[in-house]
Amino acid sequence: MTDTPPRTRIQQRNRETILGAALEVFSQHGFRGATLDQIAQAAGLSKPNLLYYFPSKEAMHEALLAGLMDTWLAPLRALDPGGEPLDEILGYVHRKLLLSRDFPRESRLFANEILQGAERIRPTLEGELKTLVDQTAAVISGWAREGRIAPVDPYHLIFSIWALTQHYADFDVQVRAVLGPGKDDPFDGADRYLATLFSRLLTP
Amino acid sequence: MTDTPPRTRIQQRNRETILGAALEVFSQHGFRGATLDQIAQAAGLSKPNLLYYFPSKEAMHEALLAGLMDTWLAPLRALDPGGEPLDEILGYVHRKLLLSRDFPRESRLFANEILQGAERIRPTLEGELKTLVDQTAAVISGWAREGRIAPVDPYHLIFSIWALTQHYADFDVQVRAVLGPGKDDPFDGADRYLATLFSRLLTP
DNA sequence: CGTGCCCCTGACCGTTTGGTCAAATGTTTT
DNA sequence: AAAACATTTGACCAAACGGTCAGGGGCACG
Repeated sequence: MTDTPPRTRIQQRNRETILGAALEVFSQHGFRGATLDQIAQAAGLSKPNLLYYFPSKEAMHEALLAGLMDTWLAPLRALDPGGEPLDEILGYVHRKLLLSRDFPRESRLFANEILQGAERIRPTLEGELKTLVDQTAAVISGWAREGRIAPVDPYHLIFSIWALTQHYADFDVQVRAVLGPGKDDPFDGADRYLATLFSRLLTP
Repeated sequence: MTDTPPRTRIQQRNRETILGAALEVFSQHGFRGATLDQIAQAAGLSKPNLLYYFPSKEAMHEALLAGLMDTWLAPLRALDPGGEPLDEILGYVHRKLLLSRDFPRESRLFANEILQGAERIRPTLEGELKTLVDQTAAVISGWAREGRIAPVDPYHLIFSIWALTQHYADFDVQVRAVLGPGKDDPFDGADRYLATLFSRLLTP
């Protein structure tokens, strides 16, 4: 909708550099807590130069959120209604956890946004996201009705998958503080634990 | 440690008013995003008056966090190593969920803090919290070894309880956006769902 | 080799920020 | 009622904020 086609190579490169730096800063401090100077320094560019590529601080934030929703919803879209129920759900959990591991900054950006009222993305939540969840919930309910998985509230099932997987990205600091240093990656342990958890929950 | 004994009634009243307003603002915008003017307006006091009771914006934030940790850890401390394992854990889940329902602002304040690096409370996480979790994990491991609950990684079990219960406070906007309006309270559904989830996970 | 366009920057602007201070107003004590 | 103390505030400040702008470099293409 608000697509800005990159005319030259250098434009594309700098836009990406700026968005990368903005992601770093926004995800750590939230929108209001982030400053253009921080982003400029992280990007290695001057502040006026940022504003040559983006009309405002808010435009950078919007660009990030817009690009994020697709990535974020992809694993849920990939859930196959024709597949084996338990495999599909466990696969979704696994993919979502990988997303948290590989894109923690995106996860925190999203968390910051929701936490602070989600005023910039509430329409998307109530529209696109709700629709997708409703569809998936119907599929899961169908599986339960057919006895292929144990009966569960499909909405809370989805919420629990989000909560559990995103926790390891958003609360990474706390997880590592509690586990202590040196141990192997929290995500490995989480992967096994979550597979067990949802298997026991859903096996009829 | 940094206790400031309230000398007069009016001091105590105003301190509480200010902390309440600060909680409201900090939990919505994060530390850097919150302004003294916002807090002053929410408290119905003038900005210099705030700084008569607290030396700085940061002091208000610290006072809130200090008061928060006790409340937050109380349900975990209340877990009885001598009790019936499943009841104890389900009880803990229930108490933690009630905390999320009744103190969502506190939950979001904490979430904001962790999300943004937890620099102000990392010592507490690595000290007091880690110690308490280590003890509880040992208790749970003991229960599992005795065959009184199914074998699980106790640390990830605790993380999952935190993630699931706090999700309903921190991501409240998203939960309600997806569920749509009118339905009954998300916390009621969550309470039943979480009881089922952890029963199926832990029953040997 | 110059002309035109895209890229970049130092200097600057108005506003908001956290915080200070002297003075005014309450309140308590004697 | 006056002295002593606690509370409150308008005016103010330096720094940081998001954003603007005129102009200077660099690069492509004739």
